[in-house]
Amino acid sequence: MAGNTPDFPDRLRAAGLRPTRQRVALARVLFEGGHRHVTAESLHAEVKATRMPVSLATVYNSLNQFRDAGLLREVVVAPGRSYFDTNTGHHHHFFVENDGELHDFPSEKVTIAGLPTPPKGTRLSRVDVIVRVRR
Amino acid sequence: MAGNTPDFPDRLRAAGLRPTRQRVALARVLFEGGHRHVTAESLHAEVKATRMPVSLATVYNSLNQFRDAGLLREVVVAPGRSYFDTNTGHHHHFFVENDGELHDFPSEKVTIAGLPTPPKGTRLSRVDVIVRVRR
DNA sequence: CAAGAAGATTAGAACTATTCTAATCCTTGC
DNA sequence: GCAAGGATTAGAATAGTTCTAATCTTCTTG
Repeated sequence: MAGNTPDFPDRLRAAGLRPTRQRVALARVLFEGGHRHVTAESLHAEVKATRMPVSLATVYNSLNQFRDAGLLREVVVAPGRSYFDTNTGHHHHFFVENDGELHDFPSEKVTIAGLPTPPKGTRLSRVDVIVRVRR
Repeated sequence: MAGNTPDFPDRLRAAGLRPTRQRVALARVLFEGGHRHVTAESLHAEVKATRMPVSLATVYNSLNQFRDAGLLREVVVAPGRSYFDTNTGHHHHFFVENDGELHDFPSEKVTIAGLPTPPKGTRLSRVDVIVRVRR
């Protein structure tokens, strides 16, 4: 975390995205601390708090672009509730149904055996495991 | 499947729901064949084709009530894409990302080991496994 | 470093999925 | 058969997300 100076413009360029003011500001909020789960609304509020003008449409555009570029992973937990996760490595999620909280847990110790092979003509894209809990 | 005559009014009563015309018609479409995956829209279209007048609002209400009563299970695969599954037993899903198709697969052979214990103050509700594939 | 082209951003409209509202209707218990 | 309360309805309302067309930035080239 310390040790690699994160040059956000360069990271965006490396992902094939122009480092515009808005995208750099969004990347800073998303990636400069530890891993995070955000929604479009929550990220919009955070970035606006840094006094960088950004529209909600741009937040949606950027989140989709970041996801397509592999910088983020999208997690859908409930109808109309989509989170973007800065942790793109292998891991799974706890979802607390009452309050909508999402937590990572590492996949290291988790093993899934006996999954069937994908239907003919398809290739595996990802396996999502969501452990739903209730208070 | 054959062998138990499905008395839909009784099944609804057993679930704590009044057997109204609409709910009986919906239950018939949902439960009289094999297991199914429906959306509110697709179910609405199907039931209207049986010449029973039903509003979309009632389809949503009924799906939510059936789910709350344990007659259906809801599977959220993508933002704004929610399926209701008549198979409420233990099983997992294939989701074909290109065309939005959802398929069951039995959980018998699938074993998941090493899941962490739920956070303090929560109890396990369910574990969802979605295998995402692409054409 | 100026200029033009390509791409990005914006406000607001539009869209999709779902829920709400208030009036009417149906099912149930007596 | 008749109230009484639950269910249904059309349509309005809401939430989340995408689209549109005009404006503004960034990048490339000279």
